[in-house]
Amino acid sequence: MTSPEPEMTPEPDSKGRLRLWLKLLKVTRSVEADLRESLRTEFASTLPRFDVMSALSRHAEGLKMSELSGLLKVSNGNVTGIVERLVDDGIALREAVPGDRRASRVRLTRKGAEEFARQASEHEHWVNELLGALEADEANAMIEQLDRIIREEAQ
Amino acid sequence: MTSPEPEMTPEPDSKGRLRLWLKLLKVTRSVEADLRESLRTEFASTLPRFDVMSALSRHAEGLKMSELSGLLKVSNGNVTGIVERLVDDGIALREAVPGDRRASRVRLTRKGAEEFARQASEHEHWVNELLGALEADEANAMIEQLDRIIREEAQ
DNA sequence: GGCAGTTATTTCAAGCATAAACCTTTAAGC
DNA sequence: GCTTAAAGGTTTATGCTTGAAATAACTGCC
Repeated sequence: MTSPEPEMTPEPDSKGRLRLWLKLLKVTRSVEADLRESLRTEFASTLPRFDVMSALSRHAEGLKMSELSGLLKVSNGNVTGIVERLVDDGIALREAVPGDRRASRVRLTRKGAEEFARQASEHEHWVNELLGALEADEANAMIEQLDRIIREEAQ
Repeated sequence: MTSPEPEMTPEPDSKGRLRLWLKLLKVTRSVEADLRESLRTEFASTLPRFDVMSALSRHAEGLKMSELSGLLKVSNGNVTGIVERLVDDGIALREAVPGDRRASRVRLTRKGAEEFARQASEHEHWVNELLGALEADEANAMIEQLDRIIREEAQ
């Protein structure tokens, strides 16, 4: 009474994984859109700026441009523009790296650190509400599965 | 011996949900980067183009610009540019909507439909490999949880 | 010391994305 | 008919993003 096995099924779960990917995309974009909107209306800022500030806030000693783009997994030229605007706004500053005149180190100004603290606190609330449908154990389980995807990708 | 309830813990799982969000972002961006790279090298195309073609392929009768931007959840003006380039490349075309001279209907050309079929097939393989760390039941479970997030968001 | 190769970063062109302003057409009241 | 409001789209200004090319500085080798 079991259904007959089809002869040729090279990737049995293919459709399910595709569906998962589309759903992942949908959720991520939706949450991102909400966060962007909140950052815009509450802080007149953007997600890329927040991401850069977040990375800088975890490295008080500063980061080189290439370290920054490596952490955020974005292109090198991309960071140039974002940091430029942050510097113009007094949020970040560039320091010379002694012994290497090519490089510069970027870090948050006092004002930038204070501003980020405010934004990060709100950001955490927003995320907590947006993902409120999941309980702590569900969230942790999902984190583990996502970690497996990341590890596999890195080979 | 039970631990006393803290007076003020408005959002106990806040940190876990924040971690989950950062992980979701990481996975999504990583997969997106791989897919973008593949689309670029194999088909000289981009993700936004693929998304538009995908939507159009599911609506052979064509879509109005506003329907398209609604489906993809992107801004109206955004779609204008992408469709413009697809039309220039002979992938899509615009038709007048009888009885409404404001609107136009976009659909894939024959060439566009064939091209999308090729790309979609490869795309499914890529996704299947990128998410290969998850089994079918895990994928399905995650889809359900993600659906809960989406539903909650819509209120 | 010179110079080949590497590393750090910026610049550039093209495309993507948003929000806001705008234009045209349609629909609704009166 | 005329006015007004809404709907469908495009345009514009600004910013994000990439990949490639350019620039500059450093490193090592002979």
